[in-house]
Amino acid sequence: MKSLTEILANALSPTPSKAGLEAMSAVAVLSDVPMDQSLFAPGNKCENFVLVVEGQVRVQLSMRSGREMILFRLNAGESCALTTSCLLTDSPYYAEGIAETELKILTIPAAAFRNLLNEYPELSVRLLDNYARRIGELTGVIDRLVSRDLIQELKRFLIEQSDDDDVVHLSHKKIADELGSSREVISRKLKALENAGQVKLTRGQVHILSII
Amino acid sequence: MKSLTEILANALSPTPSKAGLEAMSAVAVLSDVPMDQSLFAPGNKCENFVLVVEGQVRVQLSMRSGREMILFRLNAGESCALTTSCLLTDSPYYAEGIAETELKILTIPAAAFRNLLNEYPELSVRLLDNYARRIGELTGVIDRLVSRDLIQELKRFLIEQSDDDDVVHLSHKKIADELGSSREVISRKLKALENAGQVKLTRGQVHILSII
DNA sequence: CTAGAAGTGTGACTAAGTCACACTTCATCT
DNA sequence: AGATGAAGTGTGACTTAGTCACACTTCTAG
Repeated sequence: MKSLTEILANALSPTPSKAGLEAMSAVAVLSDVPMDQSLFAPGNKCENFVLVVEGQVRVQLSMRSGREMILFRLNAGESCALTTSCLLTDSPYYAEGIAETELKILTIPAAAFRNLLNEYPELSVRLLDNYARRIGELTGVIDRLVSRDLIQELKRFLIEQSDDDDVVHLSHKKIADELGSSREVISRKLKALENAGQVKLTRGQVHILSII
Repeated sequence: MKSLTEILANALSPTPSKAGLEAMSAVAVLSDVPMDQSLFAPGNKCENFVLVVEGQVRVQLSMRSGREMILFRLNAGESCALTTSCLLTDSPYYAEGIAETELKILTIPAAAFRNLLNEYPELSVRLLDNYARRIGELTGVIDRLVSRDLIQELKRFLIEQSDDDDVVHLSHKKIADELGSSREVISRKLKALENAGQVKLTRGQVHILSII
């Protein structure tokens, strides 16, 4: 089992100073999160800085209609830009974070985190890099939303998600969520593709037949 | 006329170290930009870090259809999160930045900026804070796009933009751009509001009559 | 082997965006 | 004053996406 400091050094490379690392690990807590658990939900106050050590987190906006818009995913070594954003601006979460796998996460209480940033500003360089990426992803989401060509997005998504046998193992609802659309719409588009002979549909699967 | 160092100290407060400030102003260039000029456009490589010293910048996504989606605005003392994002991830711009007023901006060449961040990590704390805000704004844009109730947004926008005489001095096209919609749609919504006796339309103006 | 859950199909409707084109108002130049 | 071009506005016809309601099918656990 690695020490906290080692885990941090690994996650935060290119590395901050030794002093910074140690100060950080002094206040950090490592914990396990079961799959499907919600890490934060809209309206919650942000109490902790969160760093994903192992596993994957899905960050999404949820509408009353049950529709969801996936903003981005966090992988090992990444911290949640939304969390940091909420922490720094002291505003509540407006999105939801869900464990897509079992997780190991590292948390640092909000106040301690703010102190850390002040005392060891080098820590923020790494966060900045992370932010830069998220901003790119978010504008990508906006771009796709504004000039929406759902059928093209769907095709691309199917190809990208298909396994070696050209099968996508996702329900229509799951696909709709990934694309920020609704189940019925996706069902219809898929049906149209099937009628055009481009896919074959079975429960929970989309089999890609032709190049699409 | 203030010195570069003073301008920077002001824009970046809570302040970085003196050494950091001086290193920064050593490579920074102050310049004027006329109104309506484009600061950066989609596809451009990001050559400079940009800080707005005076004036306002509109950052937007532009579609082929002529429709535009305003992402956020930069005011004095703010740096462009997109710029920093592009700088740090070394990717081209995907949005456009336009001077809404005459500007004074401060630019730092990309390479110099990267060095600065490494040598004076405290500089990044301030950027981080800025990022935090943008991320919030961007998710707000996404939220509005996904669960769109244009008529409500329009009403809110009109009220917010109206002057002391309850008049909004914007063309339908401008309003559409602000709301990320299209001119025809806004024209129709406004017409409907006029028919309902809630506004009075004249060329380039919307006069708000009732509470809406 | 059966009840409930999860997944799918479909019609009818609404909201928003697009395309095409006509008309109006305004500024300005001679 | 009249001409002209640009900016602003109105509107019909159409397409796409999302919503609502409800029926039907397949799976799974007890």
